[in-house]
Amino acid sequence: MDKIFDALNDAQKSAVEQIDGPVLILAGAGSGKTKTITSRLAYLLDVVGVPASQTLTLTFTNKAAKEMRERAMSLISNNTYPPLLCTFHKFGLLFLKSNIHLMGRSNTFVVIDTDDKKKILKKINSDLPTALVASEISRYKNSLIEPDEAYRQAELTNYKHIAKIYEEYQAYLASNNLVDFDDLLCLTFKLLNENDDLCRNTSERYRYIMIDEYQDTNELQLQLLQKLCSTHNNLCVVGDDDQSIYGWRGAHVRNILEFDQDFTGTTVVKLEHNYRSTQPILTVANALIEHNRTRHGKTLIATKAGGDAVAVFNTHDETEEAKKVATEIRKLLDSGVRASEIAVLYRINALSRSLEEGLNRAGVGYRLVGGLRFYDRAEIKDLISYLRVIINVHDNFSLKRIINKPKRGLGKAALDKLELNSMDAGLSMFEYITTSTDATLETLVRKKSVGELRLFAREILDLQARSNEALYNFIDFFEDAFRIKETLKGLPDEAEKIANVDEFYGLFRDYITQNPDMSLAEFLNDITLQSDQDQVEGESIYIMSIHASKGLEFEHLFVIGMEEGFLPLIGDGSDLEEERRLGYVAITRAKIHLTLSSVNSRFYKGRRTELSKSRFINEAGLCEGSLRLEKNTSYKKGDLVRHKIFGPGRVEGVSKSGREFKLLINFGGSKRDILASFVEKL
DNA sequence: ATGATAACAGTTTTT
DNA sequence: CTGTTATCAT
Repeated sequence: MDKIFDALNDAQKSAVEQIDGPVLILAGAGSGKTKTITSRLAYLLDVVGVPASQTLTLTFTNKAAKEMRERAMSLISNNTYPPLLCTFHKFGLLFLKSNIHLMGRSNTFVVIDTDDKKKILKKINSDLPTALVASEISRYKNSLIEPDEAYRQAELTNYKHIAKIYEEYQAYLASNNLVDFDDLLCLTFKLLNENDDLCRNTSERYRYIMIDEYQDTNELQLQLLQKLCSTHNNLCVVGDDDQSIYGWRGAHVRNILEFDQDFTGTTVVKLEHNYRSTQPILTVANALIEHNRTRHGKTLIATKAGGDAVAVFNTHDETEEAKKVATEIRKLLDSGVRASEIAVLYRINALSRSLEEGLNRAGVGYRLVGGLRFYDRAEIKDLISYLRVIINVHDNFSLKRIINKPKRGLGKAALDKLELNSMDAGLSMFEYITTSTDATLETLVRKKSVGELRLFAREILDLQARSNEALYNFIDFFEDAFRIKETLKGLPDEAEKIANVDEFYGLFRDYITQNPDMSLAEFLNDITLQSDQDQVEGESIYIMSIHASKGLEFEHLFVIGMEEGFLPLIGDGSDLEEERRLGYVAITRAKIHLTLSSVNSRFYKGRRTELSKSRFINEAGLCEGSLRLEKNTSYKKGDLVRHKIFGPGRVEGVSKSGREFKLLINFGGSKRDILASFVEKL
């Protein structure tokens, strides 16, 4: 009990103790959200005595689930059975494994990722852009709209067409027993919605439910939660409306804004004490977010004392900006700051290029977070497809990906013929290949390829037999059979690709060692739901998009691209309030020192564009006038000053350098950065 | 079947 | 300026 309560403030304690009925915890940035939610779980189990099996805690990412599990387990007495704490999607996966038979499907389904989905869609439809079709289908599923209803609703012919593609796509998934990411949740909802007994039993089974990052939930997730809570309404959600930055991919801020309307009798707890940042940083963050209209309203209060003022840089262009940021980072590193405590954030990934060049020139090592994820790399997806075919030779989709890797002389035409003929025969492509005579196959593919196909089929069946035995040596037999690493030789980035394959083999061996009873199929479904977790500590600074920085914190933080058109980013479908929340998320990542940077012009999409400073700089109370007010030095743009050596000049910019103000002064054509104390005002 | 060139579009991203 | 995809010779 003491272990749980000792470290909590009053607001956190009341959030932990409020266990009955709907609870909304509005957790400001850096307010100890994870501590609160894990303490609440520990309180439920150890103090209240709720059996662990009756709790359910859901997150959005595996990383959050992992962190929470670790922290909760350290609080919970160790003889307790571990509570179910996982991502929404993993919960869906587990639920479907035991219940999908109720809708006449087998639980040997395979989870496909976004890439697989796009490939299937491309095959069905060739004229409409696949990305559009994919996102529309996702939208339908997340709004619980079935293909026939989508067709009825559609007014434009293109949308009628999309509805038709949606229908065909669903048929394809069903006939190949595939499940996409959205299905994990919407099929779960459907089962609960259509089976009253199942719904009641499931709700009674999970009597205490907690949801992390509630501001990121969508309509489907809300409906799912309503089903799960239907018998008890013991739902505790934690989130921050001011950090809702995923509206563009379907998250509904309204879920957190109107939580009390969806779940009556809600208790609201606000966590406003911030343990992360100094007051000057929080003052800037509070001032900025105050400009949003649709929000609950919160004011972050620092628990740390003191703190430097927020610095604002302005440079001529992106090259100068990168140089200046790199110089500042160099200084920090030389003064002994740990590289992992420094980060640079930007609104769009395209801004990383100039920054990377600047960092390289200054010899500052960096780590780009985000980018292409491990499991999305082509060579890894090939391996996964091989394994999928081994578990299920009828998986035409995976088979087509790997049948010509390494090259077996099959092109698009040959594959199309093979697929068509196998469909006519009512067989999967693999069955068709193994049951047809050489003579038949020779009419479809090159003579030389027939032998290669026979060998391929033999190896697959051989490995399938081995996959049913102990899996520890499986990967060695696999590499022996297909020599994946050899086929990568000579390709661009050969060494990196081979290293990735080895990494995957290592991951496989680890998984088998840790879960000796797991099957190959279980391994594959698990990794499809896994994001990159290889972005760990190191001796380099971090650079990433603002989105990628959510939930992270750094002592020294730089935000570049603070210009109108970049932050806020303006385009169709852009939402100024969400842009402002992005600015807020960025600012609240800083623990000690925050620097905002803007440029006068930027090279982007092959053009140089003149830019003005982001309105957010003013809204945050960081215009030059306010800088002047905070300290007692009254310099602003346009002021005339005199320097002992350079003579008279005009101030063109004011920025912060440590404790002092730095002035950009134009001395009759030559511009210099001078500390304010070295000039006198005229 | 495969490699080379032209045309094109171009926020943010997890599962 | 990039990276990706469609089309065209070989």
